Amino acid sequence: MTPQLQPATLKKAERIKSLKTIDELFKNGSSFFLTPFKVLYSLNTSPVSNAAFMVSKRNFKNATDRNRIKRLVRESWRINRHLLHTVKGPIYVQIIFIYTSHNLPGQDTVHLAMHKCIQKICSTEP
RNA sequence: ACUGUUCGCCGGGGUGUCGCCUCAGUCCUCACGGAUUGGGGAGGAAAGUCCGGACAACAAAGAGCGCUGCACCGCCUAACCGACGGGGUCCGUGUUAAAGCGGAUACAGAAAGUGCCACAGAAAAUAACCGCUUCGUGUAAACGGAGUAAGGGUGAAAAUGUGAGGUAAAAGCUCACGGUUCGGCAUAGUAAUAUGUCGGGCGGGUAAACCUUGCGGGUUGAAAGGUCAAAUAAAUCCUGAUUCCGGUUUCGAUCCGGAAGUGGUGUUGCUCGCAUCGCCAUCGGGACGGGUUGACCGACAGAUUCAGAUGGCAACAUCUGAACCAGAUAAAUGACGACCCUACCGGAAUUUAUUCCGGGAAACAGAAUCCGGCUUACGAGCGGACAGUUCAU
RNA sequence: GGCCUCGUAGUUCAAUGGAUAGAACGAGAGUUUCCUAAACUCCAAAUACAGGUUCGAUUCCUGUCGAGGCUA
Repeated sequence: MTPQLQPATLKKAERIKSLKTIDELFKNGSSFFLTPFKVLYSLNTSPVSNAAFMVSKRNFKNATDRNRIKRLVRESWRINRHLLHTVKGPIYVQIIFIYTSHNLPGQDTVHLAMHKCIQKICSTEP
């Protein structure tokens, strides 16, 4: 299966749900900070990428705003996920995005930040 | 006409590409699952969690005390601290005065008892400082006794108001007209209550101070509760724990039945009561610990929604017909279109409710078991009421 | 999801329904000193918000807003 033909979907099974794996990522995962995001990730052995998206209740009091940001970030991940499949081959990760800024973003700024994040992961991991 | 306050209505619709959740059908797969077609996919407040229910668990749901809620009347409802209708009181407007109109209202009891009422004032509740009257002493000034609550000043509040009689001076001490409150009777009303009349009382306020009266509330909440799967953990420490009677039997042990006692645990804060386990080598309870953090049910067809008819002033009820309308769980309902239409706004025209041109959806905000309310947040507008300003008649 | 507690100066705490809402630390100004520190003096600063009960609310009641905690 070539990366280009993989549909840009994001099913239930491609999200992190278990408290255990989240704890594991916070403990042992690699992490970096890129302007609006804090990213925690680790390489996955099985050929599936899992993702989770977090927004702090302290920064955004209203549930509407938190929902909107999570949707924007999830949309961006869904569209730009295929960039992880480099020339060397596909990379599969377990990843958490934490939105740390205090103001509401637009879709374009989220896309830009997502591009940078993915490039960073590609450059650091072999 | 504009501005403000308040109440009610409304809180957009379709389409393209990519994507998410769910239900049903078909196909593939041993199965998990996948593919495809079709249906559905946030709100008036989903919010706050302030009331009331449904539902569930607690062998107990039983009683008493405690705690706590409500408080004019009727009615609606599954129920309510809710809604509807009515009454009283207060405020505004209005008026000679009313009526009317609008708004507010935790609106039982202060004559059951207790407490509190700062400062000021004589006194804040068995009133007496100045004053008034009178008697005694005294030349007089004044002092002392008795009576009184008219007047004065203080204060948020000072003992029912006005007038007359009465008296040494006075006082509901007496009388008339009022005010207020309790009771009886009559009339109107289902009732609260209103009007009239008769009789009694009137020495304050505060019950969102304790309290009294009446009517309620068993406790805990879906992390309730149930099923399945997976996983495991024993040990240690602390603590508690019996007697009798009858039957069986030759007697004892054992066993069966009963009674009382005692201890642990549970049952709402306490007591009683109740339930359950034990009373001799094993159990009960606790402490310290260990494992799991999955799936399904609960959980979405209901006090449901829409339309019509009938009854009722209304809230609402009954009947008939039609519809199926979110079900997520680190939590779906999204992203991108200079798109289209509409509510509506601005301008122009005339046929005065239509046409043409331009603009064209804003805010508060995201279901978490489900309903009925309440409260709070909010806007492009529309309609009603009230207040203010200006213009015209 | 459910339950509970608390909001007082810049900070940490007091205050029986009745004083000009008090204390400590801190901030500011001054005295002292050649300058600073220390010390002393002075001064400003608050009841979360909105209603109600009361003659009078930090206190009592109701509703909002905010903060913290507990619960599988």
